[in-house]
Amino acid sequence: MNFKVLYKDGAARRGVLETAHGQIDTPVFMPVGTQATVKTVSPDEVRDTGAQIILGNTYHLYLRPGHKLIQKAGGLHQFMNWDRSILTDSGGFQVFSLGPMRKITDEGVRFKSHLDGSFHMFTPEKVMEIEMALGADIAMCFDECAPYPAEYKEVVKAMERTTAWAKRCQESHQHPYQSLFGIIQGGVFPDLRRESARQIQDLDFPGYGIGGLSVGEPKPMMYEMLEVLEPLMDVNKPRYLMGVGSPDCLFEGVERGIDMFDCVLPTRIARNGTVFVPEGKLVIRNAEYAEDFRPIDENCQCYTCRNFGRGYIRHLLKANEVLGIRLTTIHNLHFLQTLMASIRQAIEVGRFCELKREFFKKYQP
RNA sequence: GGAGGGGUUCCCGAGUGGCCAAAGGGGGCAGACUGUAAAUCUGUUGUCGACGACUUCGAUGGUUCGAAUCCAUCUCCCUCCA
Repeated sequence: MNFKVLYKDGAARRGVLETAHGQIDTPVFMPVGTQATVKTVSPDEVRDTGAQIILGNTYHLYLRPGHKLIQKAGGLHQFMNWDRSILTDSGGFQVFSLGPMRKITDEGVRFKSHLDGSFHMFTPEKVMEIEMALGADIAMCFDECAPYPAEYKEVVKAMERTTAWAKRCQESHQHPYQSLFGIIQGGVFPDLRRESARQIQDLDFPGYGIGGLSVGEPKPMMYEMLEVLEPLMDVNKPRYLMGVGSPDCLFEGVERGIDMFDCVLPTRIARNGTVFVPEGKLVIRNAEYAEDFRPIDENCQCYTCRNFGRGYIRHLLKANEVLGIRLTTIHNLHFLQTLMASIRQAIEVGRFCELKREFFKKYQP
């Protein structure tokens, strides 16, 4: 994997990330395809929204259909017929979000499957075995994501474990083209963030995730953590803010030097009847759009906006027709991809701040 | 023509004397959603000058301190027999 920063505008960076499956222009937004699919849309449709790389998930794919099966299929790319880049998350976040169904020790995490209640053990070594079998272009280290709020001591523990596990991941990771990213933890404590950044970067990964943010803390707190990290991070490596993807947060992240983002937000809220527009979020399932036959966004070039009106989309959603959530999903993904493209373009010409100002003049988070 | 069963708030449906403006589900309306246990979850859903009042359980009349619940008549629907 190769990464190069082409332009800088303040702390904002415009770069190129090369993987075995192509070139990725950064800053980039990565749609989430947890179970080897971006929910409800086909790979062609995902590609047409402008996505250059998507996510898959170790935890889910290990439980079903099983990483060995995917390996037999020729790897995740072939299995799901996605020929651009893929990044797999390690399951660290599931350990966090599945809450009481797991037990964490220094060795790893013993957890109960949410599918059938069976017990499983994830260690850094096991997670590497799974991620290598999946064969994504980028694999994430197995980390421990501390919740918010959390006691200082608890966050220290998670941070130290994350470092120890990162070492073990690194030692057991070996793959012809897959890159392994480290993950920086440290909750909302500046000193722990600094310490984690130091520890993880000492291991020298080809890229770094910033984890444990956007887990319920106020946004300014997240931005503060990014500001703490920005000057400490290797300028030649991609920085990935994990789990962030609301339009306003994308701007704030890029402004603080982030190169990569992923988030379920656009696809999830799409399925729940909300779409992004330049003014903010529009709950298209609401009654006020029943007789509104304009596109979601008149200036949007996505398949949905070129072909359908709000009233029709609302009807599909109310009638529980799958096309409804497919159309809103396509629009939301396209919206974020277009937004990122405009951000990249603005950085190239040194107009990021203006673009951000213009954007927030309209956009109400 | 005879025998039986039934009409409940937008819909389906529980409720057989007070704890019932009436369970539950659907539908409607709204809110939430940030490394996906999510096409999920939460709230709300008679009216009003609303910590109270008023109207509502096919219609009308009655019994009772009190009726969606008991009685009478009417009306409509369903099933079976002729």
